[in-house]
Parts: sequence; structure tokens; C-alpha cells
Amino acid sequence: MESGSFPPKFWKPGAEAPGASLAEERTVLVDESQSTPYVSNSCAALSLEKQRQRLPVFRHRNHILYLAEAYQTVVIVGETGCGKSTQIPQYLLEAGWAKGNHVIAVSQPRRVAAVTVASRVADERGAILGHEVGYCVRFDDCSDTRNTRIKFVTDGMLVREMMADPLLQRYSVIILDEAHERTLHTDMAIGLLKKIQKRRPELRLIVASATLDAEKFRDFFNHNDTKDCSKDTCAILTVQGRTFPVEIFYSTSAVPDYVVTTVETIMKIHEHEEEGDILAFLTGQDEVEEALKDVKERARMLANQGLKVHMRPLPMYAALPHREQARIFERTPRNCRKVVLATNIAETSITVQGVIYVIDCGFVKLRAYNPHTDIDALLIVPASQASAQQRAGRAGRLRPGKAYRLYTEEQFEKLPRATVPEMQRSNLSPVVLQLKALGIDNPLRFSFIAAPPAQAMVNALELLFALGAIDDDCHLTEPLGMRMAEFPMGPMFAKMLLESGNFGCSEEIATVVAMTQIQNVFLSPTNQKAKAARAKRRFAVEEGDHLTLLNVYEAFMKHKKNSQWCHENFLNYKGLVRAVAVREQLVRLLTRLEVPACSSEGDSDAVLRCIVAGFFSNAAQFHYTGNYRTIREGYELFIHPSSVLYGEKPPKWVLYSELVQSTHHYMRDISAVDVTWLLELAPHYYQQGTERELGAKRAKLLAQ
DNA sequence: GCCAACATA
Repeated sequence: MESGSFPPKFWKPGAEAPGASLAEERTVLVDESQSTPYVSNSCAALSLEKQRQRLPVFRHRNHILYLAEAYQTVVIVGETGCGKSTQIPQYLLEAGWAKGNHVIAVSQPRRVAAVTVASRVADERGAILGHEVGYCVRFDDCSDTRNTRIKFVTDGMLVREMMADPLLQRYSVIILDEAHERTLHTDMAIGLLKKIQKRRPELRLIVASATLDAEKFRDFFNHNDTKDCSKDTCAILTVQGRTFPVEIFYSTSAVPDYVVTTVETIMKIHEHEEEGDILAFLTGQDEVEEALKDVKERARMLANQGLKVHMRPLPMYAALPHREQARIFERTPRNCRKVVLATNIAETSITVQGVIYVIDCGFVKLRAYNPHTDIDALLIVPASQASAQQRAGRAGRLRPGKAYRLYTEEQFEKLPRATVPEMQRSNLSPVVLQLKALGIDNPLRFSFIAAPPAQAMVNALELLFALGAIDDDCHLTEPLGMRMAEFPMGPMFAKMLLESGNFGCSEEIATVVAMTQIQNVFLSPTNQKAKAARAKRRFAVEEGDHLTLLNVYEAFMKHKKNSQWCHENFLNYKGLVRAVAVREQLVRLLTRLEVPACSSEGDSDAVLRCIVAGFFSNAAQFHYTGNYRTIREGYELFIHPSSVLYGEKPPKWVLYSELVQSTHHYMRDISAVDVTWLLELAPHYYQQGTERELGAKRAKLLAQ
């Protein structure tokens, strides 16, 4: 079928042909970090050296090396597929940047990317992973202090490393890959690296970013205060990608219900377009399941009518059991079209092979922190232009593709150019604690590339003060505050862990904390919801979710970490394995910080009291209206339906470790507590704080 | 009756 003839009425192609001024938007590549080492058979026949030379970035090799000599910072706009992530570190190595025991670091937002790119580079160099080329991510250090010259790390790990080596002396070059994603850790690293550059002018920084942010990064890292460009310390270089064009189709009118239209568009493509898999972006699990059900139904009808080409609709989202996630990677028979209905997980984290058609609903579900209420919300908001471009690019991997946007071109023009950086929509208490530990005494004056709301900073300082991590003068306390910063989790969890020795239950608390770090412990497959709920109830205890999680962990260990047992009990096996690793790490840390290893031997009050010691500020009281109220502000809170306390006799007082606003303010991970514990364990928080005193405290924090 | 996606010696 000819391009542009689909479907005659509903869609119109964009005004300009691909390759014109909008080429940048129309021609997008897949994320190279996700690509398999050997792209096609014809490539496999080539020597590794030839393959390397064929990459678009190769033409810029000398220029890149020149810029790295001449400028402290180089911003590389590397379109996906140009080979930047794998090649630039090697160019630098070959040019001698790793001499004298120096290391070239490449930092990625995601673990998988760090590991896969590292192994690709090791392959290219004929090296064993972990020797000359290695990686270091949480729970998995595959590097060698003496021999590793190129080290791939996650952004979080890079920030962590600064705690031990504040000037990152081991490194001669740091490459921040995918910097345009603007994760919390990337933004922290950006600000911290700017500070390091002042002390270490010889350190080189390479920021790999999308077009949109290049100038922002350049201006941020340019230490030249004069108008004389020859004194610039930062330069931009653009490297074209290698890709197939993706033709964009916009809706001709506003779409009232994008789930319905997604289904219709899938069916139209399936009936009228040539073979090729479809990837549709929706915002959440519910939408994916709803659309999936409709697509399946309509596919059955078509099959009954005798349509020869079959369809295999598949869901994809993070909470999906691993076995079902894996189905999107299975090959389909020749006359069968794969249709993947996915959340944003398919935008960066997972690449579905063989996608030719992309459907973009134009929305995304984001976490947004409200600094005025101090509450996180999960909101469905319009996606950004950058996000739309990334989604469309998912169609251009195999051959020229098509992207159907379920919004008009006018609507597209009005979308924000980029997603708001995570730093500006997060609770900052972990960030502030970590910055303090890294010697940033006044986080309000930290050189953020995008400053967060001042109120968010104030809230963070207030919480840290209430937990005893900072003192009246906003200085990190010794040893408590410093120790809290060592934990790879939020300050409330850290406080709870550090107190656990005093409550005689460090064993249990380590388990509870590890378990709360796992998402989707309990699985609930769409067709076995009731069965899954019954399985969950077998672990539930009246004390609430924290002790229920403790039960699950102990049962998992009792059954020798058996995956079949998890499957039978609707438990997330991979998550539990991760909980074991998290717990081991926490126990090591507790030992180092001399918190005694001890068990409360089944005394649940000890564990609950210890939870109060960390989470006292997250308390809520049952209200006669049938839900809960926060103590200070009186917000109306609800028990999340995933809690074991949901639908049970409501305890008078509860503590929660997470509060998320969606259709209501929902508390998740809840425990029943005794109100006297609150007064006893957090008197400074519950007995002294009149509104006036608190206001004064706030003002003092703001003045810092 | 609800569950974007990542990440931390």
C-alpha cells in the first residue's frame, strides 16, 4: 500500500515531506544502547574494525578528540544510532586519555544500558568484560581497580562515588550519556561536575544529549564570562544518526478518547497496511488492559470473517509478570502481526524488535510533587514534543516506518518541548541529604541546571530537621545525618534502619525496608485476580503492610527462594530476589555503622515502634467520615486498595511509607500504630510544634 | 477499587 493513502479520511500526513526542514523530527533512530551487538547479517561478516569505521560518529573522530583537548566540556548531539556511546570512549582511550592510571567513565541513567553497552565495547576490543572495559552498577561491580580503563556506571553510582572521591580524581574524562533525559541523578551529577571542574580544570566532560538541550548544556558549562568566544570552555558537536525515516501522521481533529482511537487505529493499520509490527503507547496498566481486551475481541471478529493475516496483541508494562513481558520478544509466524500495547516502558527502557507502526496517544503518566502540600501525585499529562519524537523513532528500526499521532498538528505545536526535569517535580529530601553529605552546605545555592521550587527545598530541610539529620543551623549532624546519607534510600528509611538496633529488631527492619523498595511484590494477572487476592490474604496480618511484607520475605526464604513457589503464590520472583540483594547490602552497611544485628523474635510491637521512629511524620488518624486525616494539615487520606488493610476494620492510627495522589490521596504500605508511640518517639514533632513555632522554623530555614 | 518509568559502595 502506498504511503499516505492510509486511512483516507482520518489521517493526513504532515505538511512537509520527510527530509525537508522537519527532517529532524521525522527521521529518528532507535536507542543505540538497546540495540543488539550485530545489527544485520551483512554486518556480521565485516570485521569489528570495519564495523566501527562504518558508524556515523567515525567521521568525527579527530574532531571529537580535538574538542576534548581544547574544551573542558563538549556537548555531543548524537542522534541515536550514530555510535557515540560505544565509540567515543574508545577514541578517548586510543588517544591516551586513560594513561597514568586514569579512567574514562561513561554514565547512563539505566542499569541495563550501562551493562549492555559495556559488554558491547568489551567485545569490540576483544577484551574480557571487567578488565580493560568494565561496568559498575548497584549489586554488580564488574570492574577492576587496576586494569579497567573504560568504566560504565549508572548516574546514581557516579553521584555515590563522589562521596568517597569528591573530585573524582580517578577519572580523566566523564561522559554523561542520555543527559537529555534529565533524571534526578543526571541533574545532580551535572551540578556537581560543574563544581568539580573549577577545582580540576584538566577534567574533561562530555555531555551526550538530544538537540533540544544542547545549548542549555553549553551555556551551563561555559565558564567564559567574556564575549570573546575564543575563551569558551564548552563546545557543541552534532553527529547525524543512521536510521530509516519515519513518516508522521496527525489526527485531523481532536481525539475524544485516545484508548478507543488507539484500538481503531490498530485495526485500520492491520486491515490496510502492509506487514510489520505495531507499538501503541498508552499511559497506564488499566488503559493497556482495556485496549488489549478490545483489540483481542475485534481481532477475533476479523478472523471469523476470514482475514488471513493474524494478529497477536500483547501488553507491556512494568507490573506485568516477567513471563508475560517476555512474550513481546518472541518471534511471530510470517502471517501474524505483533501488536504491543505499552506504557512509557517502551519509550526508553525496552525496545520491541520489528516495529514499523507506532501509535502515540500523546499523553504520559508522570509523578509530580506538589511542594505546597508536600504530596506526590500521579498525573496523566500531555506528553512533550521530545517524547513524541522518541516514540515515533521506535518505528524506524527495521525499515521506513509510520507514526500515528492521536492529536492534531496544532496540538503538537502547543505541547511543551521537553518533559519537566525530574528535579522540578520530586520530593527533594533524598537529594538535599545527599548534597549535604557531598559538602554542598547550602543546597538552595547549588548550581542546578534547572532549579527546583524553593518550597520543595524548604520541605526537604524541614523533614531532615525533624529526623535529626540536620541541626538548627541546617548543618548535617554527626554522626546521624552523615550516616543517613550513606543509605541508598530516602531519609525516613535510613533513620528507621539506624534506630533499629535500639528497638532490638534490626533483622526485621532490614527486611521490611528491602521489601518496600520492591515494586509490585504481589502480582495480579488479569485473568486470575480473585485467585491472586486469595494468595495475598494468606500472607496478610492485621498489623498492616509492613509486617505482611516481612511475612512474605520470610516465607520466600523458607521456601529456598524457589521461583515456582513464587509463581504459585502470585509473588514477584525477580522482585524478591532483588529484595534479598537489597537486604544484604543494608545489613553490610548496618554492620559497618555498628548497628547491632538483633531480632525481636516475633515481637511485632518492636518492629512497629521502630517504623514510628522513622515515619512519625507520616501519621494519620481515623476520621468519623470513614477515611483518615493527617495530623498537622488535616488532609483527607484513603487506604490504597492494594493495602492489606483495605476493606478491613480500620485501625485508629496508621503510619504510611508512601502517599500518592491519584483519584484520591492514597496511603500505601500502611501499618497500624499506637498513638502513644507517636508522642513518645517523636515528641519534638507532635508536642512542641504550634503553628507559630513551625512558621518561625520555616522562616529560619528559608533565610539560610 | 487502584497499580508511569528509572535508580543509589
